[in-house]
Amino acid sequence: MSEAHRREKQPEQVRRSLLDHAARFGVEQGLAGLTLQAVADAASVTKGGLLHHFPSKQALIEAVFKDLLGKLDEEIDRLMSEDPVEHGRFTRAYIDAFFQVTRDGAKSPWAALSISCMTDARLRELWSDWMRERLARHAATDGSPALKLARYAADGIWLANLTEADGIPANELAGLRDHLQNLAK
Amino acid sequence: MSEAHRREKQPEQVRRSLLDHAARFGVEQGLAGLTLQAVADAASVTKGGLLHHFPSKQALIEAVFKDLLGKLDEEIDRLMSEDPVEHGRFTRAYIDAFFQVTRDGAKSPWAALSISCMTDARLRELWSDWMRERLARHAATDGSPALKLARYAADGIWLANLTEADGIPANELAGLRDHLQNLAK
DNA sequence: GAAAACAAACCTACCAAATGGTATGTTCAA
DNA sequence: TTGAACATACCATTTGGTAGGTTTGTTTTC
Repeated sequence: MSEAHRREKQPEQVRRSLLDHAARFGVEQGLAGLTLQAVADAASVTKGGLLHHFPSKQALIEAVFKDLLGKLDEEIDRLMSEDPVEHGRFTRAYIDAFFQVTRDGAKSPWAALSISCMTDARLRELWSDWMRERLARHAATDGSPALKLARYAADGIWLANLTEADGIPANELAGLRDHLQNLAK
Repeated sequence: MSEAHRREKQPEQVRRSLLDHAARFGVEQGLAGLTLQAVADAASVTKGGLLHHFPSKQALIEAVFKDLLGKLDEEIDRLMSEDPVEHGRFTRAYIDAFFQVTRDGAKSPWAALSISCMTDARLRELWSDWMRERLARHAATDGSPALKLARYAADGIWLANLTEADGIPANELAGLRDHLQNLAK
């Protein structure tokens, strides 16, 4: 461990850097506008190096997506574990996770998620599966129409924050959040 | 008019066809993935012909976007004129317009709208302006937080319908719509 | 325990295809 | 005959991907 800095090749760190930068470019220029060269440059690797970690552009994109989905999963699980009330627990965590992301606006790597979903059929499938699985898992506590609507509203607010040029003002966001969390009780 | 079929060149018809097909490709492959050649082929014109109508790719995309925004405007105005109750009139029309669109799922040209908004800064601005203008116009009747949430929820449902692989089932959509329209009263 | 063998982690050089755009015709309508 | 509505041919550039080499780290063998 103490000699970690001596190692000249740290593939996991490079891989992580590639994922992060790819996510950033995905947000800034869309997925199709994302170029392997740019990502490689940003991560201080050659294109060949990148293609060693991810054998194709599609593979890179899917990896970014899965990585983000994994983080979302973790965050929601964490929020749920802090919530003592069973009914609507998932919905509240879902809303909070999205508002947390919303605060960062278009700069957040999460923005790539949405663009990806609509552009790419394969990613749409991944997202669809993820959502279906979580809904099935929490059907008993979060199945009611009111909670469903609350989640949809959170999605809508998140979307609006992306499309709105400067993002929704912070105080307005806070108000919307409270309103929504009330609905989810 | 009776000689319409004799005319060998019908620029307006060609222009319309180009817009429609461009919208379709925009949905299927994203905006950056949209190619002039593909659009031209689909509209049975050469690339040169397309570039005569729209001098650049960006010009084509903006034209598609403005076209769609115009249609949305018309539809909302039509729905509003049929609604006798003042309070929340715009919100109800907004919701209905989006559900109308939602029925067609990802095949609808409207799906291009969202993708565009997030990918392209210029289009984001156009959308933002449109939304701001309409909200300002109906501030007196549609300014309440509850109505705002209802609109956001409509956005979210529309988004979910796009990302969900096969779209939301029709009967579930109907239920959500009724639920939302109730909120908007 | 060193040397050799091997595999993983890169880099360099290159290419075929696609793409946006230009320049220059040609046909059609007024 | 003039300008709009196309078509043809072409180009410069970009981009994803391949082929093959080189360096670094690990494992095996003697």
